[in-house]
Amino acid sequence: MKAEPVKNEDEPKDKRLKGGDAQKLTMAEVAKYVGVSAMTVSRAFRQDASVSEETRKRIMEAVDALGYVLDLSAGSLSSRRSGFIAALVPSINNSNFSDTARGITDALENTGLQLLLGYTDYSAEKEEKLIEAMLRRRPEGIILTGGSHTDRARRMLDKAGIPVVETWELPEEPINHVVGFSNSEAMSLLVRTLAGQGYRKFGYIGGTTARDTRGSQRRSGFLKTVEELGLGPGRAISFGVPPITMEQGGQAIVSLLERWPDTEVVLCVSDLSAFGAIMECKRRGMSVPGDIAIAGFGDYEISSICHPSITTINVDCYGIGRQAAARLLDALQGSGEATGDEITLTGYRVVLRGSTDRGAS
Amino acid sequence: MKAEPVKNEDEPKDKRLKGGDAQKLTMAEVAKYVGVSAMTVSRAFRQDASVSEETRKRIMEAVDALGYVLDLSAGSLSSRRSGFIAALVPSINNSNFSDTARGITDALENTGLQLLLGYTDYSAEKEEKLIEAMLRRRPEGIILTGGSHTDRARRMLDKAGIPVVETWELPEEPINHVVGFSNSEAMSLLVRTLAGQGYRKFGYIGGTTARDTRGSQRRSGFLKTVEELGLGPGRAISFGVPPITMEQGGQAIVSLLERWPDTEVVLCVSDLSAFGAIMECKRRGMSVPGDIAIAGFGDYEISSICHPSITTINVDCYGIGRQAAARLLDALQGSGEATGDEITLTGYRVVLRGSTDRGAS
DNA sequence: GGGCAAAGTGGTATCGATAACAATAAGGGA
DNA sequence: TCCCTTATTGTTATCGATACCACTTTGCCC
Repeated sequence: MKAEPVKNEDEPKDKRLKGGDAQKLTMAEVAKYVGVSAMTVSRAFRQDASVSEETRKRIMEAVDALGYVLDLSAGSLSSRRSGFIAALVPSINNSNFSDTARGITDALENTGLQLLLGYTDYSAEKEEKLIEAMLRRRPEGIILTGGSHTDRARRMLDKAGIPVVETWELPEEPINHVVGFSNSEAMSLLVRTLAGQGYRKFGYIGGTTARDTRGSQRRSGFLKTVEELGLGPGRAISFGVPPITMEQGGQAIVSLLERWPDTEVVLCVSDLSAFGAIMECKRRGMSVPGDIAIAGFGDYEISSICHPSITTINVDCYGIGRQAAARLLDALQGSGEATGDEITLTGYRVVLRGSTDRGAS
Repeated sequence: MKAEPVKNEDEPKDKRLKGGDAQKLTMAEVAKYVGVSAMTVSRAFRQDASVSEETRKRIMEAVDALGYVLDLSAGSLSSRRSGFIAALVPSINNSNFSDTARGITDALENTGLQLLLGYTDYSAEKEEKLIEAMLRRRPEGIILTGGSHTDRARRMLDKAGIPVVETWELPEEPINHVVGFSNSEAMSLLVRTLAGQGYRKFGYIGGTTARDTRGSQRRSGFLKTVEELGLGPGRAISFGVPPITMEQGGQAIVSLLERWPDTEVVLCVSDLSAFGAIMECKRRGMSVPGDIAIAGFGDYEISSICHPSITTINVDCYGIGRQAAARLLDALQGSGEATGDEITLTGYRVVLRGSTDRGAS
C-alpha cells in the first residue's frame, strides 16, 4: 500500500508534486554538486565544525540553489542526539500552562533544540501514554507538570536516563529536578492575608480533586490554614472535573452560598472560576466585594482588567517554563558537576485587588 | 566538548543514570532475548504486520520485562515516514489558536502521527524559519495559519512535496488545501447585523495591521461594509502590535472616543480587546451598551460570562483544527483521487449579547 | 495426493546523516 | 631547512529500525 508503483513514475499521481523535484535530495548530491565530500557538507551546517569560510559559502550557495533541507532524523540517528526536548502540560487551553510552554520555547530558542509538546488532560494515564510516545523520539530531556505519575511512567523515565524536570509543584519524591512552588503554602498565604484583613468565614471552590494535584494541594492548604487560624472547618465545594471553567465557578458559588449563606470570602482554585463566580454573584444582584469577597489563583490577564479586579496569587508561569528549560540545558551541558540544588523555587505573591477590598461597597 | 571521556566509564558522572541500564537497549536485543529475529520484533509493534498472536505476546512480555522503548527516529529513517505533522500558529497564548491546536491533536489521536507545534508570533520571518526547522524533521504534512508567507517559505513548502493546509483565512493563492473562512465577510456580517439594529456611527479597534493578516482582513471588511451601507467613513483606530491585549483594548477605546465622541458602537478585532474596552468604559463611568455598544470577534469563553456579555462572531476554532488535520489525513491516505474541493469553509455566526443590546440601559 | 495460496519468519541491504580516524596542505619555531 | 602543529577535507563504518525478498510450514481444494 505504501510501496511506490514500480512502473510509470512519469505519471504525476499526486498533484502536490507540481513543484516537481522528486525532493529526494540528499547531502551527497549537494556534495557532488559542489565538488566536496558529504562530510564537508555536513560540517558546513554546524557552526563549531571546521570548514574553510570559502567552502562553507560555496556549499551554502549550492544548498540554496538546489533547495536542500537538512534531514535531522537521519542526523540524529548517527549522532545519537535527537535534538528534542519533550514537555507535558495538563492543557494548552489554560493560559497559565501555555505561558509555561512559551517560556520553554523561548528558552530553547537558538539552542538547536526543538520542543515536543503534549497535553495530558490532567490524566496520569494519558501522561503515561504520552511519556512513552515522547520517549520513542528519544528526547534529550523532559519537562513534566506536577509530581504525580504512574509507576510505569516513573520506570520508563528512570530507564530513559535523561534529565527530568517536574514543574508547578514540589513533589514529595522528585524524580530529578524540580522547578516550582508549594501550591499549598501559596494558598495558605492568601488565607492568612485575607484573615489579616478581618475576614473570618472562608469558603473554597475547586474541582473534584482526583486528577488535578495542584488543585488538591491548594484545597488542603486552604483547609489546613483555616483550621490553624481557629476559623473553624473550611467550607469547601468540589465542582466538576478539572479544569473547572468560568461557568462552573458560577454554579459552584451558588451551591456554596446555599449551603453556607453567611460566607464572607470565597477562594477559588483559579482566576477563571473566580471570575465566573463574581459574574454570577453580580447577576444575582450581590455586590462583590460588598456582599461577598472572592479571590482566585494564578493572576490571569483578565483579573487585573475586569471589574472588580480580582485578588489572586501571582505565579511566574512563564518563568517556570524558562527555568525548567534552563535546568535541562544545564544538565545537558553536562558540566557533570553538582548543579547545586536540584529544587528551584519559583516565586509567587498575593495580589490584593478590588474583589476583596473591605473598604469598597 | 561533546565527546565522551575515553576512559573511566565506570565513574557514574551523571547521577541520572541511577536507574542503571545503560539504556542502549535495542530491538535486536529484545529479539535475542525472545529467540526471534529483529524483524519479527519490529512486526510485533505494528498492528498490520503478520505475526502469530503467540509470538507477539511473548515479544511484548519481553519488551515489558526489559523496559524496551521503540526508537522511532531509527524507524522513520528506513520507512521514510517520520510520523510527524507540523503545525504553526501565531501564538499559543491565544485561546482561539490553542483551541485549533487542540483540534489538531484530537484528530491525530490514534493515527500514530505526532504533532510538532510552533509559534510564529505573527511574523512571516519567524514562520519561514519555523517552516525550515519543521521540514528538517520531514513531516508528512503541515498546517499553517493564514495565507501570507515569504517567498522562500512557499518555495520550501513546494519542494517538500507534502500536503499543506492553510487555515483561518481564505488565501487568494492557496498553496494546497484550505480550511477557513473569510474574516472580511464575517466582520461585514457583524456590521450589517448591528446596522440592522439601528446603529449608525461605527468605530473599529484593531492592532497595527502589518503582521496580523486576519486582523487586517477584519478591518477592511469593516471599512468596506460601513462604506457600502452609506454610513460614512469608518472610524478605525490602530493600537499596538498584534495580538492586541485587553489592556490595549481599553487604551484604544479611549483614543477612539476622544477623536469621535459620538460613536455609537465599536467593533473590536477580538473579544479580548473588546473586554478591555468595556471594562475601561465602565471604569470611566460610561454604561455599556447604554452609552456605547461594543462587540468583539472570536467568542472567547469570557464573552458569554462577563457582564455585560459580549456580542461577537463565533468561530469554530476547534473545528478548524480538526478539519485541517482531517484534510491532511485524507491526503496522506492518498486515495490519489481528487478529494473534491480543496477549500473547506468553516462556519461562523453572529452571537448577539448584552454589550450591544439596544433595549438595555 | 499434488499443487498452490497464505501465514509466519528470517536474512540482508538500506535509509541519510555523523563519528572517528586518516590524510593532506599550510604555517611556524628552533 | 626540517619537524611539528593546526586547519581542512576525505573515507569508512555505523546509528537502529524497516523494506524487500526468500524460505518454510500449514492447510485446503480439486
